[in-house]
Amino acid sequence: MNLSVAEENYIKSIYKLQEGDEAVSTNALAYELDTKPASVTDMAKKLKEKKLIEYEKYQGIVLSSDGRKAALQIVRRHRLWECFLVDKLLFSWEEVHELAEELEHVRSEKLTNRLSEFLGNPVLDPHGDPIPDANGKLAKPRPQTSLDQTNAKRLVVTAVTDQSTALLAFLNAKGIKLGTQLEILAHYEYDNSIEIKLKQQPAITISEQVAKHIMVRPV
Amino acid sequence: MNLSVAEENYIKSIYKLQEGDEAVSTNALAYELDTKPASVTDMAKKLKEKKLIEYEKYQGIVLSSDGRKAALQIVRRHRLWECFLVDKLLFSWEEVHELAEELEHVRSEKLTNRLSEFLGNPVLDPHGDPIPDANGKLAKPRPQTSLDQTNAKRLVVTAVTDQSTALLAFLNAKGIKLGTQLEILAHYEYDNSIEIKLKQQPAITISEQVAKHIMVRPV
DNA sequence: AATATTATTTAGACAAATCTAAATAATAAA
DNA sequence: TTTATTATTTAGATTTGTCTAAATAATATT
Ligand SMILES: [Mn+2]
Ligand SMILES: [Mn+2]
Ligand SMILES: [Mn+2]
Ligand SMILES: [Mn+2]
Repeated sequence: MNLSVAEENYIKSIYKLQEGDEAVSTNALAYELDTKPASVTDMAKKLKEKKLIEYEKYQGIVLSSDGRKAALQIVRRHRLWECFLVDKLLFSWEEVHELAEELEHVRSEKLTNRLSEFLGNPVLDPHGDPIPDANGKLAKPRPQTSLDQTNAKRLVVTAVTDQSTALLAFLNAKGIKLGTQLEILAHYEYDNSIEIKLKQQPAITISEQVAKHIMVRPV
Repeated sequence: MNLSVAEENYIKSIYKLQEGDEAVSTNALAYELDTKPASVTDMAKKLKEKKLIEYEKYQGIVLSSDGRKAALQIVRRHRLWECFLVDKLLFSWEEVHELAEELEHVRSEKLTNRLSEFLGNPVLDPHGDPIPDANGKLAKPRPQTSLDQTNAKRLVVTAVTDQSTALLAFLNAKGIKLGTQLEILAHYEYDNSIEIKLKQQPAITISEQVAKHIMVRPV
């Protein structure tokens, strides 16, 4: 089963949107892929034909077991390349997503596995996301909550769930990265903004929009 | 000027075939790209439209100055990735061409330059071919001749002008690689085969077909 | 329950890249 | 210099992935 770049991008996006087991809607997928709902419907028919998804008119899309397997391989490649770009080529974390978006489509198991080895078989990418192993198995994630949900006070940043340059650049500016320890000083109900303090730093306030994309674990 | 993968492959092949300044024929290009002459004619019209080639019906194709510039960037990426695969991921020289054929299409100057730096700004790829610098400038090649043309007797291998897995695997089997020193023992006129001897090795005979793809320099 | 709104699908078109078969031009042979 | 051969181009079709506009289905509102 040989997938085109377009098909791979669809499969990966379906995987990303398919939290839990709710089906992915045509509109949501179109938005994620920056395309039109009509195009999604067209592609859905093709992917169903190839048995990569389950799809019935008006019922949304879920990955088949083959589709999930394919998705995990693409995600593996994507995240390994991100590691390479950050660890070896010294890119910063907000620059690598777009490049990995292209590199992920070079399909060679040997290349992927050699790259993983070269990087020391990393299990997390630069954004804290887990990297599937060669068999597509994901290490079970350490428990983490988003910063706007937690009730602990002293926390460490474990991941960021939005790879956009805008958010990552914002976090850079505030000195927040993976492993950063912080303390919650206040939670303002009015707009759900949160006042936090990093070690040796003045307190700062961050919006709910930012907080919900920062994953943390009590320390 | 944003090129598609197909356009890049055409540009690179034209560059490769355009030895000296003879125009590249439709048939030769079709053969090189493993496609049909009719497809070449179609693409030639598009590339002319984009001012990447000079082309008149029945007159063959030559790169324009923009086309040459583009070609050198693609070649640069191709050869840098080959270096990466061999030097860092420990691939052998016959495995890397096809992978680089895909990696070369990731267009990012920053990535390319970082990769070059990471590799120590190499000037030769694993097959002995020169790597254009960031400005597209090629180091002027050290003088070399093909093994079937030279009249010197003690030689060192400097490059291989056919990247096919078949030839490179053959050379591996015979212990011939870049930098290998050899001595010509005899030249048989009948089929232009050549008897050579590597250090500490029994003499072997190689065909003209092989010899003409091995570039050498007197030592 | 009827109506309005939103989500999704269909119909029909388009651009890119390719192909086969047929036509034409260029070149080589007689 | 005709004639045959080879190279190249054109005509018309196909596949993939996309789009807009219109039709239909599902859901929400009155
Ligand atoms: Mn991608
Ligand atoms: Mn990532
Ligand atoms: Mn290529
Ligand atoms: Mn090479």
